[in-house]
Amino acid sequence: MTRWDTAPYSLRQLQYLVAVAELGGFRRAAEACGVAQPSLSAQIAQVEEVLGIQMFERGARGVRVTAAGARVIERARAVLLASRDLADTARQHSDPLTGTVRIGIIPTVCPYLLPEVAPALRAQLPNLHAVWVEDKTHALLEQIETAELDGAILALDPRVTHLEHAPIGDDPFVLAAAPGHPLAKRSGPASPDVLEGETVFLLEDGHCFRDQALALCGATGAREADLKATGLSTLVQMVGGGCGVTLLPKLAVPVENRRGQLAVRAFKSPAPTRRLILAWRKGSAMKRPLDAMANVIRKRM
Amino acid sequence: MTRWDTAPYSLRQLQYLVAVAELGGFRRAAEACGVAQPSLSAQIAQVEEVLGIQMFERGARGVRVTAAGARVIERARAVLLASRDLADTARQHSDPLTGTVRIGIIPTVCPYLLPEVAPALRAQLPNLHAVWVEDKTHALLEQIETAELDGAILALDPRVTHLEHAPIGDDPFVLAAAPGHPLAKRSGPASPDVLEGETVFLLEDGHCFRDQALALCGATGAREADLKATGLSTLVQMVGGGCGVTLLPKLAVPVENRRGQLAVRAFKSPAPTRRLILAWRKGSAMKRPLDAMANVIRKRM
DNA sequence: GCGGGTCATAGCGCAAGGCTATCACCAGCG
DNA sequence: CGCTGGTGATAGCCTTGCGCTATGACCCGC
Repeated sequence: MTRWDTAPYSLRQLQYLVAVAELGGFRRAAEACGVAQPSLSAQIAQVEEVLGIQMFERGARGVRVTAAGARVIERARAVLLASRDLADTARQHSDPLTGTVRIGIIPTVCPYLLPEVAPALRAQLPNLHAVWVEDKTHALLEQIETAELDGAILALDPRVTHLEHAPIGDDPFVLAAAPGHPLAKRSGPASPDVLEGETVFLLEDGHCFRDQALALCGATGAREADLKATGLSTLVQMVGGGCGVTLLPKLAVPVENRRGQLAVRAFKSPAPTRRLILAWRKGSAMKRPLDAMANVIRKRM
Repeated sequence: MTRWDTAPYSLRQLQYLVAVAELGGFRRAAEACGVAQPSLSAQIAQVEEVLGIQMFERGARGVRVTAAGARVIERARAVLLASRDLADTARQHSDPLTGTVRIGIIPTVCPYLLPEVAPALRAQLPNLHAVWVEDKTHALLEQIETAELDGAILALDPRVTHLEHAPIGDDPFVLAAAPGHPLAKRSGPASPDVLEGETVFLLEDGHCFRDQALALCGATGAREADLKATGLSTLVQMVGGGCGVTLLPKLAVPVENRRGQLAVRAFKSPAPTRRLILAWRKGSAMKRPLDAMANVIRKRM
C-alpha cells in the first residue's frame, strides 16, 4: 500500500534549492527564479527547517553547499528531472486530436463505409490513429462498457440509450431481387406492402440489420427464407438465383451489386431506414476526438 | 543551463492523482489523503486543466483512468518516488551528530592528544565519523577556508580571528633539560628569566609552537640553537645530549619523556601557556557537531 | 571607517487551497 | 416508477501560504 501523506516541501522549494546551489547565492537564484530575494530566503529557510538540514553555509560572499545539502540537492535534481518528464509526457498527450482511438463497427457497415472514410479520416485528423474492430452490436456494446473500445459505429437501437452518440447518417433500406423476379418488373419506389407473401432472405441472429429487416417483414406478412446468412454478400448471391428477395442497406449496394446482377428498388417515402451513429461511453474522455471523427464521416455519407 | 521556471502543478496534486488512480474514486482518495472530497476534486480539476489532459472518466460508480491519464500518472509516481528518496536522504542526514567531519590538527598536539581522545569521541559520538589531518597551522587555516576541512585543533593565535572556535584546554610550557644541566639542578617552578643566556632548541619555521617559544625566549634573552627540528622528539633527543635546553608543551611530556631521560620543570605562575582550541569557519554548518566534539575533548584534558 | 555586497527580518496583501453545505446525476431496488 | 445511496461538481467562506517592499545586520575590501 502506498503512503498517502504529502511531502513537507514543494516542487518550488526544490527548484529554489537547486538554483541557489547552482548559482552560489540567494540573490542570483532569486533573480533567476523570478522572485524577490526575501521570498526565496523564506522558502529555503523553511525547507531547511522541515528537513532538519542546513543546506547552505551563509557567508559574506555568497553561500556554500554543505555536505548533507549536496546529497539532498542531488535528490532534488532527480525529483525535478522526473517532474520535467511528466510535463513532457503531458504535453505529448495534451492534444485531444492526437493519439489512438479504438472504434468498433458493425459488419453491415464496415466493408462499405470504411474504405471510403478511412482515408478521409487520416487526411483530416492526421494525428488521430484509429484502430477498427468489426463485430456485432452486442459485442461492441460490451467492449465499450469495459473500455476495450472507445466508441463504435452502430445502428441506432434501444440498447444504446445509456451511451452518448453523434449521428453519422441515415441509411435507407432497399429491396433487391433478381432481374426476372416479379417485384423487379416495376421500377421506382415500392411500398413495403409488396413484401406480403414473399420469401425474404435475412441475416443470421445477432445482426442488428436482421432485426430491423425482420420488423419490416413482420409488419407486411413476408416469410423468412430457411437460410440465415452470415453476410450481405450471401444474401445477394441467394437472391440472384431468383428464389426470393432480400433487403439491403443502401450503403451496401454499390459494393454488393457492383456487377448489376440484381434489380434494386427504393421504398416509398417514408422509406424504412436505419440511423447510423458513432456511440461512446457516457462521459468518455474520447468525446472530443470521436465527435470530430463523426463530423468527418458524416460529410462522406 | 538548467531552466528555472517552476512546474505548473504541485507534489500534492500528483499525490492526489495517484491516489485517485489507485483507489478508483475521488471520495476514497480524499479520505486516504486526509482532505475533503471537494478540495481534492478542485486540485484534480486544476491539474487536468493546466496539463490539458482529462485524466479520469467520471462515472456513477467511480472513475476510470484514461489512456493519457495513465501515462501521466505513471510519471507522477516516478516523481513521488524520487521525492520519497529525497525525504529518506534528508532523514539520514538530519541528525547533526551524524556523518563525517574532517578535522585538522597541528603536529605539536596530534600525537599526544589524539590517542587519548579518539576513543572517547568514538564512544560518546558514535555516529560522528572524524577524519583527522595533521598539518601546520597555516595549511590547516587554508583548508578550512576552502572547506576541505570542517574544523581544526589549533593553538589560539592572531590568525584565527575570523574563525569561530571553542576552547579545548590550556597547555602550559615546561622547561626541559638533561638531568646534569645547571637548570635541572633545582626542581620546582622556574622563572622565565632562567633562560637568559641559555641555548634553546626550537622547532623549524611554520610550527606555531616555535613562534610561541621564540616569543618567550626573546623576552628573556635566550639564544636559539643552530638546529631547527621537525618535531618535538628531535628536541628531546638533542637536549638529552646536555648541550642545551628546550621548551615543551606539557601535553607532550608523558609521551616524549616516557623514559625519564630529561628533567622537566614547570614555570612559575603565571606560567607561559598556549590555549588549544577547536576552530571552524564562521557560520559553518558543522558548528553543532564540532561544539559537541570540543566538549568531549575538553573533559579529557 | 566607509561603501557595496551578502542574507535575514518585518509587515502587509493577495490568492491558493482548505472546509461545509448542497446540488446534479446515475444505478439499483422495492 | 419513484426512492435511496452512491458518485463527483459547485458555491461560498475563511485560513494560510507565499509573494512583495522596506529595512536591518553583517562582512569584506578599499
